[in-house]
Amino acid sequence: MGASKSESFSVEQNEMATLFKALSHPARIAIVNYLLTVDSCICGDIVNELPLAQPTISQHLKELKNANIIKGTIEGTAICYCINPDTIDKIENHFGMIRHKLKNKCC
Amino acid sequence: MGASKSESFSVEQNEMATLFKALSHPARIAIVNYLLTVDSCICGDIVNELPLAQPTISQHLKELKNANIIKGTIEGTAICYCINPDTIDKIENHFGMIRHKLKNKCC
DNA sequence: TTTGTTTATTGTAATATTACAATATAATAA
DNA sequence: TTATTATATTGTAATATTACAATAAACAAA
Repeated sequence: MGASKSESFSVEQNEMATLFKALSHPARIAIVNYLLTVDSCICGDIVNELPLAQPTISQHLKELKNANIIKGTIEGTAICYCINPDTIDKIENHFGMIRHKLKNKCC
Repeated sequence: MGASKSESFSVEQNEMATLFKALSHPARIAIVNYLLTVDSCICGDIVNELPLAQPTISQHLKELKNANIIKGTIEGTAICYCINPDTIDKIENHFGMIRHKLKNKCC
């Protein structure tokens, strides 16, 4: 096989897995970090910041966009990327749930 | 290619990516959910809970163990799995950092 | 001992991901 | 118009992931 049996799991389980998959590569972690470091959202120099070729970065940005972790708006010739706080909320809530359930447990 | 250039990124970036990769499959999300639902840590019936074959689940458990998201201790014939709260803390701290940095930004 | 129960390992086919060269697209500048 | 600049897309090779049948290993019970 190779394809995961996503139809066997709930929508929410698949949703969370998709979010985590988008964050499951060091380059994408680095991109998120960089977007947080830059003072404003007017970006456009991500390619110079990372040790990867431009098409590779474009591909990683696409995955982050598809997962709604970042959003990009056209700003003249460049594209301005920034973090989508709503998605960060979603992930934080997930761990809030985990934390809450862990409180009532033995470990 | 196919191999990610992990040597080009920081230890911390790789560490976080590894944690997220462990959570990037709906079956592994389901396993974590199930471990949180069960009252005690004495498990052993994960195979009956999920629509996957036993070797597949064993493989997923191994990945969660390798990432330190769960820990398993031998309990007679069965193995008792439970969530590792330290790793949950680590991930929560990561998002705490993101949240903190987002506060000073335009989006 | 043999039998049953639970989990792990091995091998392998199907599919997905990663990286990048080459090329395309889109907008601005000269 | 013709550059120039920034980003996206396409194609493809190398590698990783997913799933499971078959089998092994480890232990308890009969």
